[in-house]
Amino acid sequence: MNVRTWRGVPAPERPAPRTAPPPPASTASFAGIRFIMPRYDARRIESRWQKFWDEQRTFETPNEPPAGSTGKLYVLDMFPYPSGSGLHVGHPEGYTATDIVVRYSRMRGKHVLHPMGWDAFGLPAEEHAVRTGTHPRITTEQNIDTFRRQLKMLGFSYDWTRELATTDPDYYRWTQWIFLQIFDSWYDAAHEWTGPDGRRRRGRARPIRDLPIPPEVHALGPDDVRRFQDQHRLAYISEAPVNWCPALGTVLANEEVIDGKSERGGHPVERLPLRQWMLRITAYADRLGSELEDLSWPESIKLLQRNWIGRSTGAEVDFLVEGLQPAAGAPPRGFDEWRENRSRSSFPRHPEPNVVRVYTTRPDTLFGATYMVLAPEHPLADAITTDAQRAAVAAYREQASRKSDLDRTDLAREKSGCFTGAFAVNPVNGQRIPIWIADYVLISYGTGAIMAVPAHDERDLEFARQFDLPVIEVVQPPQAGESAIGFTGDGVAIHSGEYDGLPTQEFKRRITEDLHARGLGREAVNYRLRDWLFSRQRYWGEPFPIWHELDADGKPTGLMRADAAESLPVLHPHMENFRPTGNPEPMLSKAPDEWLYRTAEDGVRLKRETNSMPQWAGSCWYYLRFADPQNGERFIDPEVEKYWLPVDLYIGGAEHAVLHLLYARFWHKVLFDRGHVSTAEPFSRLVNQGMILGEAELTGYVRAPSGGAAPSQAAERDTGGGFQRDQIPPDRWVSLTDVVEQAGDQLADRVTGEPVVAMRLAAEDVMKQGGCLVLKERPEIVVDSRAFKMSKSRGNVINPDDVVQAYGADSLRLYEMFMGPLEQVKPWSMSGVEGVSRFLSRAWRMIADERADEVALNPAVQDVEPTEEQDRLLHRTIKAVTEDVEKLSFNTAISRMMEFVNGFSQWEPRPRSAMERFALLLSPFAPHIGEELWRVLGHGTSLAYEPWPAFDAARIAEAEVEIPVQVNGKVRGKLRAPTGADQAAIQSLAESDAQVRALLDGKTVVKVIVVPGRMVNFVVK
RNA sequence: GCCGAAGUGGCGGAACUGGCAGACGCGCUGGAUUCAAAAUCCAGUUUCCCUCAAAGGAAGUGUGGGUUCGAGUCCCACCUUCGGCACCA
Repeated sequence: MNVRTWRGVPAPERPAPRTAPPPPASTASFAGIRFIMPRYDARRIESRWQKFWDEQRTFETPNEPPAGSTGKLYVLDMFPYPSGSGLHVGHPEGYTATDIVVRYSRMRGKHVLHPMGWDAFGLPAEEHAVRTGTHPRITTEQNIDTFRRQLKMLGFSYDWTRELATTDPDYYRWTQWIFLQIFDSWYDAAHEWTGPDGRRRRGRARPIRDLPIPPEVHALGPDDVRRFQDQHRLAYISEAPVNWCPALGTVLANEEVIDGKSERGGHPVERLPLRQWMLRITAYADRLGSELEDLSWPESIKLLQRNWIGRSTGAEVDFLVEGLQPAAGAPPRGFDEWRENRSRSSFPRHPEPNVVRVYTTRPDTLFGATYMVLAPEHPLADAITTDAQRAAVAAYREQASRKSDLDRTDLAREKSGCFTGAFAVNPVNGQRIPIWIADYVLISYGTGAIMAVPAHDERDLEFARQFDLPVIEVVQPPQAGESAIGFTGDGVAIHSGEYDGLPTQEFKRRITEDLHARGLGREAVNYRLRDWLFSRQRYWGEPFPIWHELDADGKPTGLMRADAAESLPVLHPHMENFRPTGNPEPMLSKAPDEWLYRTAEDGVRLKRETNSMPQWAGSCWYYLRFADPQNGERFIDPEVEKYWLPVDLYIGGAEHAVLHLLYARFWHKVLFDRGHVSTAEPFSRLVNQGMILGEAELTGYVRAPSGGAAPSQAAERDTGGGFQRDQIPPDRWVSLTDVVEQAGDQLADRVTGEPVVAMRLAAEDVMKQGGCLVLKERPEIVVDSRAFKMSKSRGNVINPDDVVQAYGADSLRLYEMFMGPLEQVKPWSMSGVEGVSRFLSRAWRMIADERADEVALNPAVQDVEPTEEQDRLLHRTIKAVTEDVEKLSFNTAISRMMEFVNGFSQWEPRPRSAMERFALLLSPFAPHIGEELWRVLGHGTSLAYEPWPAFDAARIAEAEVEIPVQVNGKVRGKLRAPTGADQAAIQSLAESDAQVRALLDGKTVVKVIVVPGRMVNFVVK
């Protein structure tokens, strides 16, 4: 199936010409529109040029570099989820930034790849289907059409022939194919190899057929070999407690659960054991962390990822449990005997059944361990529990298993636990310590068991105090007088036998070595990162290309088969009803039997996997497909991949700092290990745009009407919790400084304790006084001014359609860039849009004749040589704009262009050459007016591939510069000096200046500091 | 609690490697143009003191210290806001 025809868009037939001349300026009609537009009329200009770019295929980019190319540049936007509400003003922020970069780069001769597509699988379309019965594909297509229209309306120079949607069967065919690559891989952590990037690495994904099969497994037969392989695949099935969200009807990844609620919708989430697909991202934890190093990403994002991966180093240590059998039927052995045994063997891969293995980052505190804790789910919990404690432990474990994550975190963190009755022996000193079970130890981290050192761990201390367990100090803090109890930093060892006096770091090294030598422990590394829960129970996601074998009774045998790569894609089954099953059973399990079952050639009955992939899957590799979107043979041609990848600049929201970027890097590394891509990292440079907030709102506070415990909800802001704005008795206002927040979001008056509600104010209600905004009618009342995240409930959402309708796309683009630095959070301001729109009008009038009946050149624009001053402004502007675009400092670039227009507008005549170069500078930012001005200046072709203007530093320099003269660091006067004057020259100039002499009169000059071209400072007494 | 980012006019923000704080834009004030309005153009706009005015002076980049001839920028401590993580041993 061809992706283009499937969506009803015919494939292009002829190669794209770069440019073609539009009708000459004298023609009275253009693109079929009457051409009377003396004033700057954004709407007419914009639709005309959009049509022109489309028809002329101006931005289509063949994979072959054009003659004279200065190199490839792949600039990518994070593709949007096409929601039903259309484009948000946040989208065009990053998209405009990349569009400026690519338009600029084309003018610098770069061969630019700049595509756009749709992250189109996802819940909302399916929820819509549940409500209306409309197939999610229909809804998705409609939403995509809206998004495409809106993006085209903004004049972005995407190569639309590369457009793709993750929901295209021709796309998810390869998503499924990549899944099969992951499924076909195991991670060989010991494998050392040199990649195509020339780097030596340890650890690699390898084909599952290369997995060594232990002889004892081999002996069990082929089915067991297959099960063994299945356990080692990078994509595997695991029965694990998962986050089941009944409201959404799906299981969610840990990352999608926030405070025990779903990230999307805020619905409660339950813990439930379920058979789920997992991706072994933890195998890559180390590389995902260390290979961040060379990337040009913001340090803060790298740190966020590193924290998410959460690498920690420490030691695993074995503790013998008293009175337990080392093996079935064997008699219990004593501590000394065990230790003796261990020192002869070595630290075993798996501990004996009577040994608890713990993970600790502080092996130096081993002498301070006063008890042990196992996670409630720990496999040894049953075996070690004494009969006396059995009932209590069972009850505790039962209760813990029912606790959701919400309960575990929200319950004011009160520690709970239960003694097992068992004791372990501390391997370093033979001390008996009790073993507890408590849910503050997680089964999913480390070994699921800890040694507790209450003196030097906050959680252990809290637990020890609650249950009256002993506390032994073993680390002396470096600062005298600091209490050792509760000290968690590095210090010097005490009460630690032969190790006393060792600094923490050295102690750690020594004891880890000693434990290792005696077979009692070893160095260990752990990660906070967990394997990626990769299945969902919804319809609108990629089906898995996997079959489960059934036995004669139709029951799954646990053995799996993958679909053949040639048979992909696995399409969705036809379904009428999209209502969730109401239980964790996947939607696809309701599919027709033809889809669900088949019989293999060897006669084995097969049932399809009915889970679907999560939305993250499609976005894990779309940047690869853009380079070769129509390839029917491979997911990407290797030569094309080598040419375009990696992405040189990737811009998107910071909300994807961890999930999307980590997942995509993981997939990329698997493909790299398996030889399908040539780079180890997909995105060499990353920039996060800052969120755009709503317009700043003024808020006053009012004591609620008596009896009315009004909630301070946003929705109440217009009514003030029962008051109309004009009816508020003056004495009910409360100053912002007196408003305090109480439990549960309630606001109250600090003085009286009465509840307080927020009340939206208008600009004319307030005035400025002493650095605060205050109420005009009662100036002692301080009010609040803040911008909030745009949201439907707050009613402060700005629709880009409306902005374009009123001011034009160029103004919207320019404003979004002018608001402030790209990475920064910033509030929207409609009058700011008006400001940049006025600038564009001034630029228009500077070049075009406003009084003429038809678009014509302003008579002031003439073929004259620029004056020295004009030349200076021109070249200074070119230099600044060029450098600012390189730095992505678009707001300052626009300021410079405003200065240019402010300068040139007052000059007549205006040299045509300067106006032309200005149009070129402006065009990446405001491409429609840029093209139009270029045409007015007499050019017949698009400026999209015109060379970027160059500047001449010599023309920027002035003959003289003004230099401030300071006395004791304060500016006291100015003098003019020749530009190149050296220190001595400037000093003598300053000293001979009458004004300066007057300042120095009667004082002793101690020192003179001269910074040539900058300033002079006389230090006097 | 831990980690990160940021605090500059009424507002968004600018200020290269320490060197004239407030570029540019918004808003506001006054003026021109107009029958009037919109649009446009011109001037002013950190605060305080002094002055009829001009000129001048002082303070000023979250707070308090420090380094320096000189600090928005560097160092130390703290406060506030935003973002992330949150029993990860």
